[in-house]
Amino acid sequence: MVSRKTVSRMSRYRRLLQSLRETGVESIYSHQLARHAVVSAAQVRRDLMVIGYSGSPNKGYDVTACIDSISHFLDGPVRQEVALVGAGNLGHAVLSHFADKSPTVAIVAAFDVDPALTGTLIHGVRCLDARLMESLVRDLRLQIAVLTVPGTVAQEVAETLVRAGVKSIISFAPTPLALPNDIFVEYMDITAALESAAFFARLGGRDEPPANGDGDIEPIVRKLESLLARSNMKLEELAARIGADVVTPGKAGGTSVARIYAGDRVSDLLNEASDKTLLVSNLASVQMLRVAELMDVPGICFVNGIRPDEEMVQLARDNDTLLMVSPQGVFETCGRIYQTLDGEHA
Amino acid sequence: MVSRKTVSRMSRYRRLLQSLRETGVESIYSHQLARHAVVSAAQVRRDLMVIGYSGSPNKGYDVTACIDSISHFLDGPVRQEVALVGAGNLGHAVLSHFADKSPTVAIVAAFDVDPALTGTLIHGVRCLDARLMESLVRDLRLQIAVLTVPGTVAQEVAETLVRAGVKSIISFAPTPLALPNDIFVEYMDITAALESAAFFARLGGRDEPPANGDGDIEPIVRKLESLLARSNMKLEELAARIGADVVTPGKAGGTSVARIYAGDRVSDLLNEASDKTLLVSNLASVQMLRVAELMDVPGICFVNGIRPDEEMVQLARDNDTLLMVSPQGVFETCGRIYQTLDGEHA
DNA sequence: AGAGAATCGTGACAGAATTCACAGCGTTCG
DNA sequence: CGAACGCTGTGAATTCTGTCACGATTCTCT
Repeated sequence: MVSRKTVSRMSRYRRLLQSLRETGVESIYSHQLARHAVVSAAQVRRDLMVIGYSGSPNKGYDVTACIDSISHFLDGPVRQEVALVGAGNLGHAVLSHFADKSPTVAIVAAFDVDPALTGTLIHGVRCLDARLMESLVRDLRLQIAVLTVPGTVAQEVAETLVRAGVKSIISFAPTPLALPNDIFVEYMDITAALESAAFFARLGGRDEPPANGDGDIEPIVRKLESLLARSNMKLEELAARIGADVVTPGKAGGTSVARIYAGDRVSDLLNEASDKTLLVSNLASVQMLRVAELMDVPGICFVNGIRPDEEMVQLARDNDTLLMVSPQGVFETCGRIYQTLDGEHA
Repeated sequence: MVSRKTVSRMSRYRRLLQSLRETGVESIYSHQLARHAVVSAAQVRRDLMVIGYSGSPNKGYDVTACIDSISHFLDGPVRQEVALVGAGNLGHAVLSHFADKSPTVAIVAAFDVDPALTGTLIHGVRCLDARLMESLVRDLRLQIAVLTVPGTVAQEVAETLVRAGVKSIISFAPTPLALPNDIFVEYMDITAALESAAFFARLGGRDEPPANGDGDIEPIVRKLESLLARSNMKLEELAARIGADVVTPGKAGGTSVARIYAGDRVSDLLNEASDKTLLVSNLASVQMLRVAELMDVPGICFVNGIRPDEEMVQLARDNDTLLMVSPQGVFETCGRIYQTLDGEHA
């Protein structure tokens, strides 16, 4: 019996060979194909042995003939048709992934419960009401299904599919499926993949990124949604009111903001900042400034009287970012700004 | 050293345990957890042994304590942040998949070359210009990346990421990545999964779907895009012109169509047919009729003088589908219809 | 023509992953 | 109280997967 992994590698070889053929390669040695596929040469030879394809000792494998052999092995005599269940985000992505590809295996129908989707064409595939699924899958003799439904219904849907004659399921749901043993199930568990990746990222060497940059500080975040910031006060004026020094002037004609964001996590900044946000932060680092610049943040307020160094000042000046330094901490600075705006507003 | 598979199962166990806890389960035996996870009981015990968690022989494993143990093992001391590269269909899907999930590992930035995407928020994650990727990944100390870019650029992007300090990559690209050995790569190869599924579907028992329906015939498709079909001719009149018998009358008041589709593949019908399409087919089967009904096809023309059986006639009548039988084959029938319309139009 | 070089095919092997099987231990019940 | 039961933890056996090494084959070069 040929193993699941072998089959999967076969699919990979074929794709590599096809793309190689397009670049004009006519024959290839096992070690070359191995390098492309990132496996060992012995592995390649053994795999090709399984499907009974033989190369010649001097020319290696004939690319076209080998593709044909793999195809003969992998593909059935007729096109195999696939149902996709769950036309949400993932479903769409999978459909687009297979649009116009592979004539030998094709997704021919999608199913979803959402009435807004049923009847529409998604990347060339008709989306139908999920209630029709069982009878249609049966009628169309579909033996393969892609499951892109929420985990909560995955089991139930899978059972229905099996009842309708499906033999293989590819599940993107995070739930394991309890199904008869003769049903082939391939899990694409994105969550597990990500968590594994996280685990091994941590393991694989504690070393710093290769050069560049200086470190984040502790992840203390104090976010203040300044809902009152409809005031027209200029940052220059605000600085004066809270007793902060303006280090670089920012845009000519004054700078005003609609929100204030206080925090030290560079990554949060990506989500929170905008061109209308004043950033208040403990972290006076170049990276902070770079990200701020990236997000078109018009003004930044450092706290605790920490003066930015020359490099940062230069950077801020170049970008017309207003830079101020408050003598107090984040909390007090925020508090005073809040009060100021509140008074202004009332 | 703990293996990749074990880690991935751990992630699975944790999710199962979490959902079990929500339903009020406080302790669980290895064989129960095994059944949920679709692995063997011994496997569960051995895996839990790896992380050093011990249950009690009579109560089994304490669900909460076990979750904590797994978390202690899997999660790092700080939240791990992830970059996503390629905010196309798949990228969107992955982002939505992880939106608001898992506080211990989070996608904090997305990158794409498309200027229409950069600057936008996608499922709560900021999408940025891919040119900023290297420096931002470096500055943010991201060690994990999800690759949802086309296969053609996957290698290049991966190399850049590694240069920026990334340690783990999850790749959805169909291309194997050649990277240093200490980089963890997890492939989510959808194409390979589908082709494997197709292979094993074919293998797993040649048996028919459990009851119901009768088979498709050979996949001969002749598609005729009747671009001229702007004629107002009613199907009844058309039938008369081409010498076809009308078996069931269809909607009261006559039936007209804008397109003609000829073919025998039920699955193609799903994509091609509409409520303005006349279907011409060799295949006089109940399933054909069912699908036609599903797509609101107003009229069907069988060929070669094959009369539909009583069941089909009844079905067509019930659905107000016009059913006609042409004495000739698909080719001739199509030809004559074409000619008729052409003449009509000229 | 014959030696040499390179590669394929494959039996034998090594290592990983999984399952088996049983000792050890608490619980329950007579 | 003691035997019987059922579960865990783990050494041993088994199965699966991939690698090694070497004979066989074909071409090239002298």
